[in-house]
Amino acid sequence: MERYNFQAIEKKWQKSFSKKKLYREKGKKFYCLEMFPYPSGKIHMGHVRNYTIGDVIARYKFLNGFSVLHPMGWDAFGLPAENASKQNNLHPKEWTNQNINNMKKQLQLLGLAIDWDQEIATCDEEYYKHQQEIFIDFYNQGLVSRKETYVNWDPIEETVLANEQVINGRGWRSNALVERKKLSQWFFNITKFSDQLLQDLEQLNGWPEKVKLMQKNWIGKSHGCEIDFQTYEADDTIKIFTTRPDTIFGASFLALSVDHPLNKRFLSNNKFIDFKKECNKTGTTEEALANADKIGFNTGMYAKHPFLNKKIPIYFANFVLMDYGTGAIFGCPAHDQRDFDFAKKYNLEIIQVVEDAQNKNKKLKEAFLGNGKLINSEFLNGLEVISAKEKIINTIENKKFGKRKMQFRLKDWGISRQRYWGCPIPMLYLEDGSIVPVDKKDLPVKLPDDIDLNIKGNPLEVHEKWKHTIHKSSGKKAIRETDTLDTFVDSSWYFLRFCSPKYKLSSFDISKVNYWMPVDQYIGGIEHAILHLLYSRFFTKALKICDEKINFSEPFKNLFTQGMVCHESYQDQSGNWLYPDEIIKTDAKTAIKKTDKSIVKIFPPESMSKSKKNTIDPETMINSYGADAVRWFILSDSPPEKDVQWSDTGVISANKFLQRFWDLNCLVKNRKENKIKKKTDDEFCQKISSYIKKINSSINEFRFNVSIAYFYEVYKYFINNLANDISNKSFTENIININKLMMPFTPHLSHESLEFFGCKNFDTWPKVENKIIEEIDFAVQINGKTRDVLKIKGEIDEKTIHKKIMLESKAKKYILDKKVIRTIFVKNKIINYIISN
RNA sequence: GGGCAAGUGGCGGAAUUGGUAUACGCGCUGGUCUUAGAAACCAGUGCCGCAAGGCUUAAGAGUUCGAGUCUCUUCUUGCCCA
Repeated sequence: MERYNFQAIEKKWQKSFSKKKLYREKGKKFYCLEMFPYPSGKIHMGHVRNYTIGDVIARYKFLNGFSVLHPMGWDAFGLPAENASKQNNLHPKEWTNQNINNMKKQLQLLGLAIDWDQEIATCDEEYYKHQQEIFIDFYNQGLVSRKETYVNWDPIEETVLANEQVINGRGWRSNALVERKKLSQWFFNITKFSDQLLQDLEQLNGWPEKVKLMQKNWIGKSHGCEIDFQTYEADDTIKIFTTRPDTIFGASFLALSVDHPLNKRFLSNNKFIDFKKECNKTGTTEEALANADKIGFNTGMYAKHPFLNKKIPIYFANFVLMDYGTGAIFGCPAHDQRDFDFAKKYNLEIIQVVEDAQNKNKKLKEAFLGNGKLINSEFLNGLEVISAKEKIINTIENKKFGKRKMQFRLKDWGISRQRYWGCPIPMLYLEDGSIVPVDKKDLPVKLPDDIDLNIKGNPLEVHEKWKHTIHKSSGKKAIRETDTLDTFVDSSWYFLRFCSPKYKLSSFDISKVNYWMPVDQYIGGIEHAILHLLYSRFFTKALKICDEKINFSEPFKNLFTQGMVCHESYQDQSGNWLYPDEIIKTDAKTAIKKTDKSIVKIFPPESMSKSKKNTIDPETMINSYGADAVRWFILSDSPPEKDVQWSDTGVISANKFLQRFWDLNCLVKNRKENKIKKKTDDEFCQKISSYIKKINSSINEFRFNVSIAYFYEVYKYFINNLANDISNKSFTENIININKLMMPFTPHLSHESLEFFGCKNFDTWPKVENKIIEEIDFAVQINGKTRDVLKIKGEIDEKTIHKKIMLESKAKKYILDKKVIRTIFVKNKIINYIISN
């Protein structure tokens, strides 16, 4: 028997895989898409898992007759290219292209069924040209605006971050403490779609509930009310927004953003100017606002309470922002923690208006946010919070000093980045002060190659030659927008480009897009649950406004979020992280350093990351054990939606199993046929059929770890029956079928095996027999306890089963000379005798 | 603080609609082969017990002929939001 030479065999089949087209003339369409990678240089195990899952699905659907689109591309713009350039003195374009070439080679080593003729990269002029067109289309539809706002400023990356990119008050990439900075920025008006983005979540039945909930919370629809407060000193009206109008009788101050128009009275006041500066040290996220020290600036002015004859002091405060609501709130310290903190600090009144049933008449130690009956609130007294809200809003509307309003947490998407390596924003600042889009026929606005990345800030801003241009249709001198687009824009429509990746006339061929979209199965990490998926949904809806012919309004019909690949991490005595191949494990809980045999500290498995050096290089693994074994292992050890722990022994055993499976192929081919018993032969075929059925349904349900468990079982079953009275014909047919079932998991081995057996057509799937008569294990219970298991065949009624039990079962001793009160019989499953003692 | 998941051997995990708990893999133990090791193969492996048997799905209660699965309480862990 020849050893299975995976190196040679995998290489042999990969040539055809990299040209494999899974789409065909006939058959229902299936668009299978995995989130495209950032070309960082090398693939990591997370990619291996993501693309293996996608490949299993794509191949499975193809083999079942679907016409499958399974493309791959590169999310190629972004900051790391600029940083790498500074370090290696290599142009971002070259760095990116090198990385793409290397990673493409690595992905091909995995044996993915990807048609590389359809490859795209977002940094290609052909791609971003169309993106600039889309930008201009959005602009013409009023979906783009320019606003001067406070932004989250990352002082390390020297760029603006979207709210979503600020995590715990820090930049998502740089981890720098984010500052508040005022800048003129381009925005996509995603808030125009707030309601639609929220409502359409309901049609996404193929999405995990968890992701939908996260999006729902992110959009954050809240019901509230605007209320006008009159000031005493002047005729000013201050419009406030609140989601708790029911607490109006507990109002003890007004708090305004430092950018509220009322600030014009204080702009020459030095104390106010200092205060305003101080406020800018706080970030703009809700969390930053909640955690910041509450500070205020007393204006000395007062407002009239709309229902009471009461003067309410007016403050500027750091926890109120101009771009949320109206930039002004009324403070009700008893029922809002921020207001409570503020009132404590400035010694303001705390009036409880909602009763805390559990702590009646006790002094509040913190704001009470719960439900309860209204108190101290005149005509609202005695009402529950919800009905009090309704009543007060109606009253306010009747008296015409305010109105009901919906408020969304979602804000417009700031897309300007002060960066070189991104898609240029195609806008011009003309000499007469107007701002216009670049003429479409002048697209793309190409990135200049000759730039100096070693300066601080954005190199485009100091590139005089590139910056200065002429607006062709007016003939006027113009300065280009030097900001580039957030890279999340690039990934918000790539799935559309994949439908017609070479189309020149516009961003996509509408007939192709309408045929392939929506994506039937999208696969990626949970970390994109909000940002990327929300932006892509917005793009789809916005594009539909630009082009009515688009016949879908959601991009991703089914979404699957796979878990991460984890590994232990190791640290030496001086606290340095060590790569797994720098240590030797002495047993499960101890390890020593290879170089000096010193003891190594082991940390529990967590997501692989370069910083902790707990990474395993996929290419090394593929070279040592084969792509099929790596694919097999990464699918076998955990359900795909859960984290999987990388294990070297796991991949080794995968490799061994695949070797044994090849050996089985050889054993079957060289098997000597003895006598044949029809009964044995039939039983054998039926058993295999039942496995085929089980494997089929587990693949359908994305339970690939279970599929693999069945492959191990069916292997054992073949081995144990080699010497039995079964025909070679049955053996060969069945082993071919199992090889076909393995094709999505181990494409190289399966192709080689099918060729070995002289199969003509590789692209078919074994038929699943509906009626399988199999031996069933039938449980015999006494008082709910299983006392015996009988082998039965076909449907047997209660009487027959009972006879059988009394005849041959060891359970009969529990029934004899006992009174059976009741029996419960479930056909093909159990019989339960209830006996009295 | 709020919301959502989840908790099964030494480990990763199976268990259809409420119907044999611990499939399959790793690890471990013993054996065959070998000078030895590695590899390969065979056998065993939830816990207690010589055995018969009893116990066991985070803990406790409930519904049921029957609960890992359904309900309630508690604990723990993870994730998201604050």
